[in-house]
Amino acid sequence: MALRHAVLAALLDDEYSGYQLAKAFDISVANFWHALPQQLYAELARLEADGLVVGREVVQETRPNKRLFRVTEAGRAELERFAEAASKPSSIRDDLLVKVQTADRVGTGPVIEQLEQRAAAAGAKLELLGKLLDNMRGDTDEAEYLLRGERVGRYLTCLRGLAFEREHRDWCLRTAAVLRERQQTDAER
Amino acid sequence: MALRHAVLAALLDDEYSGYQLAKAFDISVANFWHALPQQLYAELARLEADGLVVGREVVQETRPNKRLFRVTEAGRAELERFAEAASKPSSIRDDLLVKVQTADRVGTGPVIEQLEQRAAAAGAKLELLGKLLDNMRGDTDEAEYLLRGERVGRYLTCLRGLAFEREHRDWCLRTAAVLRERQQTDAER
DNA sequence: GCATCATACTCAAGAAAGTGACTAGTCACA
DNA sequence: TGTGACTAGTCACTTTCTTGAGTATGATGC
Repeated sequence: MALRHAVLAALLDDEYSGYQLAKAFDISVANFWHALPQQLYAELARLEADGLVVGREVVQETRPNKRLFRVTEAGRAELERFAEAASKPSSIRDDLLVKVQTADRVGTGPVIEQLEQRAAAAGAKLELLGKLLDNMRGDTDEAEYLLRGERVGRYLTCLRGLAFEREHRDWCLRTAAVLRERQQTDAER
Repeated sequence: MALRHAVLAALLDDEYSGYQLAKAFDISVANFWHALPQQLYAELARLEADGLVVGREVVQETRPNKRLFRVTEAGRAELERFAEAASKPSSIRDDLLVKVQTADRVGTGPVIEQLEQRAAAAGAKLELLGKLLDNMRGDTDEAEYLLRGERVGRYLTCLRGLAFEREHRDWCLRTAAVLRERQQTDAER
């Protein structure tokens, strides 16, 4: 039930509409919890029914009206409870790893391609996260920001994302190289 | 639907019973796709119904009989198709990250504790994976194994797991340290 | 002037994953 | 003699995630 808490966490920073939340999720929260807009709308409705967030209608002239949500005291207390409860162990859970597992025996070619696409995607995300971090930090240096900056939680999770993407990119490239080399070696025999 | 293919991938190496598969999953495949025994039994039943694996009954004297499964030609073809299909982008998906996101505002204490527990768990897994890799490699060096070793797929996914756990451990320790320092600083004011 | 994009949502259905409880025999140990 | 751990699995249920479609309006581009 962490989507629920991820939404609460995101709303702790700011009031958001479902639509805005979907965008915000895409850039920062998506690092560690991805969700489609439909899920977010559904979750917001449930959170409101449970009294953990409240929505207020904002009438707009030139665009459709929207509902902005903010966390209630009960919502904050729920986050508190959540923080105290045990976390489940994390693991990678990646299609591509399943494919690599058998890549030396079935369908090596397409896997190499996918590894290289992934590496490129990870590289792009890496850059994006780098900029996001620069932005949050402003012109204070990192040590100072970590010690006294605001919203350090978000900064720390982005650091995790950054490390993950870097690691992911490097592994994809290395793995692609290994599989390519092996194809070469096989062909020579 | 990658659990399905993770199971097929695991059965490609060896015949397994559901029970054995659950154990095997726990040590190697779990790096990138975790599942409970019940899920594996259910998946095996579905795979058999679809003709992608076949089971054979093995009568045992001193323990309950078991059914060993192996991949059929259709199963192999299914893996082939799977390898060619696009993979969905991977992300971290971790409870603890959600907690860290708000850790500077709600319940810092328990989050620090959990980070340190996680770091320890990651350290343990790191060691385990290190041993597994040593074991697979035997006494050939890594470059040589990667070029010519058997089951290099499994080796490569374990390398990914290793990097993930190391990164995870380091980040947990650093994050715990940062949050602790901030508590200190806050207390001084 | 028409197409497409952006805002702002909703509904329904289905697939995948996760949880809890339960059966049943064997073996070791104290 | 019973307590717990290990082998080997089954059944039922719930939650979560994904997919696909649909509604409505205004703004932007060619």
